[in-house]
Parts: sequence; structure tokens; C-alpha cells
Amino acid sequence: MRIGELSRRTGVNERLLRYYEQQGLLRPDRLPSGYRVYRESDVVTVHRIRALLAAGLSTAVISQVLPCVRDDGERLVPTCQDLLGQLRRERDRMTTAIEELETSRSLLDVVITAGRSATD
DNA sequence: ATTCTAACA
DNA sequence: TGTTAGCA
Repeated sequence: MRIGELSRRTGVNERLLRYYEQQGLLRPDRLPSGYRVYRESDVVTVHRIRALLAAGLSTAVISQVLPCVRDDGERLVPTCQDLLGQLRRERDRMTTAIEELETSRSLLDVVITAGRSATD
């Protein structure tokens, strides 16, 4: 199928589908015309990409994760050696980001509180 | 009619 | 990301 059909079947617009390819998430074949040709499995792949993106992973990480997951019907199961370690590192990165945001929020609360007592 | 690349009020 | 231009 070409990009138009994949777009319709996944709900992801063509612009984004081309972007995913640039990020190494999709590798469609090309017709002599230059048109991208996607395989049936790409419909599933696009949905996986959406799921992984929603999980907060970067496209760089996803490009490594995609070829290393098996679909047991409902969940994505890691199949490669180092993948699990990589995912744990990503989780740690998220934890750090959350902690930094919490710090920023506390700092902001101080400002907000000061502003309230000054203007009220 | 569709897709492609490149680029920008 | 949208959108448009100019092709094939």
C-alpha cells in the first residue's frame, strides 16, 4: 500500500508518516516513481510507534526497540538481550525528569505564594 | 488523482 | 506541523 492508504488506516497523517521514516522508524520500499510502498505489517508498526511515543520514549529509542519486540496478542514483549536494560535506563531518565519538575514546581509555588500575599 | 521533496508570513 | 509550490 502507499502512504495515502496507510495514513487512512492508521489515522496518522502523511506528513508524520514521512517523518517517522526520517527517524528510522519505518523503512518502506520505493517504486521506480519514488512512491513509498508499505507492507501490511506497517499498519501494526505504526500503532506500536504511537504506543511507544505515548509511553514517553524518544524516536531514537523506539527505532531500537521496534525490531526487538514480539507481540503476544496484547502486549509488546522485549526479545533482545540489551533491550531490557535500555528500557530500565529510559525509566530512570523519566524518574529524574519527574523529580526535576517537582523541584521546579516547588520553586514556582514559592513565587506564587509571595505574589498572593503581595497583591491580596 | 496521488505522491514526492523542499521550503516558508 | 501545516501548507504550498512544482514535478513525475
